[in-house]
Amino acid sequence: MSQRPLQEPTFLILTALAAGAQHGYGIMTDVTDISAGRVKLRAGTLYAALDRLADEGLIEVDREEIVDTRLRRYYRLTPPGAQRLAAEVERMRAHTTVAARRLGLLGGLA
Amino acid sequence: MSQRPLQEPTFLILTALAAGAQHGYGIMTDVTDISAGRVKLRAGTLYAALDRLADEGLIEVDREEIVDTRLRRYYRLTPPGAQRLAAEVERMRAHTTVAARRLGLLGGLA
DNA sequence: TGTCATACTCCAATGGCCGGTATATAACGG
DNA sequence: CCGTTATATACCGGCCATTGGAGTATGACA
Repeated sequence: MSQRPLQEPTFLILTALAAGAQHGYGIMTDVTDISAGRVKLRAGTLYAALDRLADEGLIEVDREEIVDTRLRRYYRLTPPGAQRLAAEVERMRAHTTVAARRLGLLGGLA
Repeated sequence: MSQRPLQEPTFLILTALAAGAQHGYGIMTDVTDISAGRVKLRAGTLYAALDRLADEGLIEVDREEIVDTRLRRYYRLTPPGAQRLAAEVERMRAHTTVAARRLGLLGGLA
């Protein structure tokens, strides 16, 4: 039970999959959207993370398709993966709440 | 302007200093509190991060005291450090909002 | 014809964090 | 009286996720 914090790219990959099964390249573009263009995943980061997350059982292969001779491997979030992401959201909410309060930022509700 | 995401220990160190100047060991215990015991900073992580953050200009030495022959070096957040932390809070809020929505967690307001 | 979009693979280098050791004093418990 | 915990900082090897590329391949667009 590592339970060490997820880094941003990993967090966003899980978030992308929380909307339903997607293939690698789709995740890449979705992450760009989610983060309003702030985060652009490198191919190396993405596919390495996908392998790692699958090894950890947080995601799994949903299906594979061949489109124009090009492989599309779809991944989906597993129940443990969804739990892990939810736990991470909680952790981040707690931390941002403290930080915002200390910085005098009171725009927390809305 | 690197502007790559802060990792959790770094984020919490800045958050600790957002409450006012503190010395290394104080930050360590404060971080344990902030995170409700979930995160315990290693000495290696803490002091290395302090040096790094000072190099980046996000924090600076506030003052030094000698208490019982023991050195206490107090650090404080610089204006750029506060801005950086605020930006990080914004980024995390945006990400957690999307993730929570996709997970069907609606406990965002309160 | 060239470049962008699609789609996955692999690799060297970077750098923050982990885990531990070292140093030193004071206080508390058994 | 001795061991452990608390206070307080410094240093270091190693790990591993991310970075930042290059490589392979096809179709579309200008």
